[in-house]
Order: sequence, then structure tokens, then C-alpha cells
Amino acid sequence: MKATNKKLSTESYKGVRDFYPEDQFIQKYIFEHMARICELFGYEEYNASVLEPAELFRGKTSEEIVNEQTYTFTDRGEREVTLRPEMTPTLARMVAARAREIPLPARWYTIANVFRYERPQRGRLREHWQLNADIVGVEGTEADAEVIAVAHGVMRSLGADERNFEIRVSDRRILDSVYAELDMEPEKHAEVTRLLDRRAKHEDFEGTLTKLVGEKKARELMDRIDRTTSTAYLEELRVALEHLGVRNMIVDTKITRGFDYYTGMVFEVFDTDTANRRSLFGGGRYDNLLSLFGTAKIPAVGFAMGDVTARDFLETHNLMPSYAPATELMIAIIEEDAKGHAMKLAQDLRREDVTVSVNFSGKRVGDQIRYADKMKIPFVIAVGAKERESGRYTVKNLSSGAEISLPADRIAEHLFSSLG
RNA sequence: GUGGCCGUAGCUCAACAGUAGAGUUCCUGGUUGUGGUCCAGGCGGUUGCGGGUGCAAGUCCCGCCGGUCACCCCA
Repeated sequence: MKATNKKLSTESYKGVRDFYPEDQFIQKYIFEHMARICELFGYEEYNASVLEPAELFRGKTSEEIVNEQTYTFTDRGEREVTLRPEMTPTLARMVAARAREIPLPARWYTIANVFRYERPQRGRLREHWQLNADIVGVEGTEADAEVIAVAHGVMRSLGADERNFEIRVSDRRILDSVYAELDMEPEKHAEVTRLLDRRAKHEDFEGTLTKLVGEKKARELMDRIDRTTSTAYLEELRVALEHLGVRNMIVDTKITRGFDYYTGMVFEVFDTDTANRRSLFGGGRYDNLLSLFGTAKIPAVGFAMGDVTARDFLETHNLMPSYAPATELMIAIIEEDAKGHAMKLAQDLRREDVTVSVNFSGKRVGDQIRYADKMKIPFVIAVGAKERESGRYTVKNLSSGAEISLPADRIAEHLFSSLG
């Protein structure tokens, strides 16, 4: 590397985050709950590279995302490469590649980082991590309900009460049948759908719709959508969800979701807190995506939940876990002669599954304990001549100040019972 | 990508266009086998970067970078 006089900036790249230990702790907490709930529902973990051939996303995700909001570059072999902006096309590709050997239905989940090149703001960054849980190979309300129940389960597992969020559900087929009745040109479907998706926020929703499909059709379209308050299918789904203990589902035909590939049930989870009343995440059914890879039709349904909005949700509702380091015990060394003894004690305890760091700073015991306290390490043992000769150690609990004298082979047991 | 607001010590923030400060953190000592409290002292800044106007710029103007809010889009 060439030496320069200019100091390197410590700033991270625009729109991405550094995860310091306290941040990573939160991240891990969220991921562990996501993974645990998926596994409780029988989902298996998968993963893939962040790099994908650019064509995987063309014409599937949504035009604007692919054209203007992806990290796409040409590699040294003239291949167009994209950093995945979402996970569903990758999942579809993987299942389609082995469609003949994968036992269906496949219940798969992953917690993966995805990238979008756009202007960052709160709750929307250039890189975020999301849980993707999908069930591939079955149609029907049971699978739709199961996926929603997984999303619901993750929220509950993170400490949310059913009053803290609501699950708004609709069905793309409502729009499809309205489009068919009105004899609308197929190429306008996606555009109208996306317009409907932002109906509440759009400043000139009706004007734009009229420009798009004409005044008569715009009026009829809105009339029919507003009259549709639910469908037989959605009511069936509601019953299935009640069997799964999900009681905060509401039918909201204004939910459409932005992706083009949805074909049936779509849902979106909303924060009900007035300070944060917004969409947290969602998902839906995509029965035609897999056939793009030349397989027979394989139906699928899933959802994706991002870590940024999950974290904001936890903050809003005071559900953040308090930080605890991985290290359970620090061994302080009092005098040079005790160093070897301390190292050996540490290794013995590690063999018993205690996470232990040895402080070989040579500083005074008081400073060593101050260090442990700042690190939030819960226990300290100081090793000096006394311990070396007697084989008994004083285990100090830093939060209570309590001390207990124990032989080496009783230490691990004591720590585990104290830590719960 | 468009528009608004913001950027001063590691962090939270002061400073009328006129000597860059406080609290906290950090380091040292009071205290050579036990932390949190207290006391004393110390380190810490080209005021995000670059240009302009002024006798004089943290302060006013322009550009860039970053953050944030609203659009766009969506997680």
C-alpha cells in the first residue's frame, strides 16, 4: 500500500452500519428469535452469495428497483453482477435448480443481507438484513396462514403484544378480477397496482389514476375496490389464523405490496403505536415465479422482515434487551508469579464451558476490576500467592459485590447457577 | 433522483461576525490484594471538507461529503 499523508477516514460507507459489540448484541438477539421461531415451525436454514447474475432480478422485482436501486457492475469476465436487493428470486432460483430432488413442500428460511442503492434515511439504509421465510410447493389457506403465523410468532417472541401490531391482509386476485371485469390492458396492471399501494400517501391519487386508465374506468375501479371488504378466501384464512392463535389480523383490501410477482394473498404488518404507525414488513404468495426457471408451476408463499425496522420497533416499544458480554469471568493477576497459575485455571474453566478472559495488563487489581466492570463482565477472580498455595479462589459478583470462596472444580457450577 | 433542516472535543451540547467552552468519557494520582462514590490534576479541536465575502468567519454565501425529514420507492 502506498503511504500517504492523508489520514484515513473512520466513517463507514454511506448508508451502511458498523456493528460494535453492543450493536451486534442486539442484532444477534433479533436473529436468534427469528431463527428459533422459524425452526419451531419446521423451517430449514439456507443461504447464498450476495452476488447474483443481474438478469435474475430483471422483470421480477420491480422496474425501478432493478434499474435505479441496485448495485450492479460488470466483472472482469464481462458478466453483469448485482448485489442482491432481495432474497426471493435467489430462493426461487435455488429451488428451481433442484426441483426434482427437493421434497415439497420446502420450508426454508434465511437471515441475509440485501443491498439497495438509494438515499438513506431512518429505517431505510443501503444494506440491511432480513429474515426470509418461505414455504414452496403448496397452495391454499393452510400455507398462507402458516407463513403469517411465523411472522406473528417472531413479533411475539421479540416481546410484542398483539396490541402493538396488526396484520393487514388482502388478496391480489381481488385486483386481478377487477382488472379483468374492466377489461384493462395487461401492461397497465403493475402500474395501477403500485399506484394503489401508495393510495393513502399520494397527493393526486385520483388524477393520476384517471390519466392512466381514463375517467370512467378509474371511477369503476375505485368503486369496485371500495365495495370489496373481504372475500370467502380471506375469511377462510381468518379462521385458519385463529386456530394458530393469531387474533390481530384484519382484512384491508388497500394492501397490495410493491413487488410484481405476487399472485394471491398479500399481507403487511403495521406498528399500532401512534408514534411509529407505519408498515414494518410483509409478504405474500407468488405462484408463478418458479416457473420462470422452466420448471412446472410451483406455488410459493413467504415474507421478509428487516432488522432495521425490527430494531426501531423494539426501541419504540421499550423491548430492547440490555447488553451482556459473552465473557462470563475475568481472571485478574495480582503478581507476576501467579501468571502461569492463572492461565492454567482459565484453561481448566474453558474446558468446563466457562467463557473467561485473563487480564495480563500488570495493572493494580483495582484497575483490573474497573476494567471488568466497564466491560460488564459479571464475575472476577483475582489470583495471587494465596490462591496458588491454597487452591481456593474468591469468586466476586460485580453487580452484587458478593464474594464466595471455592475450589477450582466448583467454580463453573457456581457461575452457571448464578447466571441462570 | 428532488426539496427542507442539521454537522463544534470520543459522546451530549454552549459560544452577539470579535480570545473556541461546559458536562461526560478517557488518562494520572489520592488508594502497592478488590470496581462503582468522592477529591485533585491532565489529555483531548485545522469548528465535516474545499472555496468565497469581511479588518475579522464556528457564525454570512457557494460547492462537496455525511446525517436526518418529506417525496420517489419500499424493508
